[in-house]
Amino acid sequence: MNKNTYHIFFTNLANPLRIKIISSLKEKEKNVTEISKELGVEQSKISHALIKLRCCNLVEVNQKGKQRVYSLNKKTILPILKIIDTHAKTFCEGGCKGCKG
Amino acid sequence: MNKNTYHIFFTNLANPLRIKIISSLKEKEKNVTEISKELGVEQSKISHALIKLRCCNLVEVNQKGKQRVYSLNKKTILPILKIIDTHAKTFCEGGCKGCKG
DNA sequence: AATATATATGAATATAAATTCATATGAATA
DNA sequence: TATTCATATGAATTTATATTCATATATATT
Repeated sequence: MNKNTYHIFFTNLANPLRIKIISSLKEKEKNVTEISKELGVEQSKISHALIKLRCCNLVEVNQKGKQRVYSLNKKTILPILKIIDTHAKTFCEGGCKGCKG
Repeated sequence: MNKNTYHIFFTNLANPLRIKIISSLKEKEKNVTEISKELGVEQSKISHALIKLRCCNLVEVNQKGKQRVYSLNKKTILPILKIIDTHAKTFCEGGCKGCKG
């Protein structure tokens, strides 16, 4: 495996906006404008975020008329988020404190 | 759960040096100097990295004389890395290409 | 208690990543 | 084919993160 895979992948998941997009797409697939409005975030910012997510195949896109509909790769994402949640509950007592910076 | 948990956690895993440290600690627990020498990386850099990893309880530390011995929280780390590896093989054909920047 | 060894810390700097905004592209419809 | 709507792109700027280096702390040894 490419030695930068972890970096690219986890940098994606380290980004709060991309996590919000991921959360939003858990529910159902959405186009860019829908995501933008739902999150109250400017469109190009959403597009930039989606491109990064797509690079790692964390989301996929389908053209539907002039919209582009993004859907989540749940198979990968959901188990990872679950592990972190469990980890946080088990080891971090509801949040990682004491991290300066 | 704290809404920044993902950020802190994944920022840790997005860092190549910290991934190297994690890989090294898979084998066995090690003190700071051992890690530093093994990776050929300056000591304070290792210490800074370890502090971040420790913040999220991805590693834990035990004093042993004047050494501080770090060990890996395998329970959390190993399954996550495995998911990424599988993801990369399944969806990225040996590496995430086409990501500019 | 002085010295040596091991590690941590802080702050300045360097590097990387995200945001912003103007604009380009592309698909649909009048 | 001109216009509108939807999305992507690029480059400048801002913000976040990592590195570096000097030094502090802590433990052990003499």
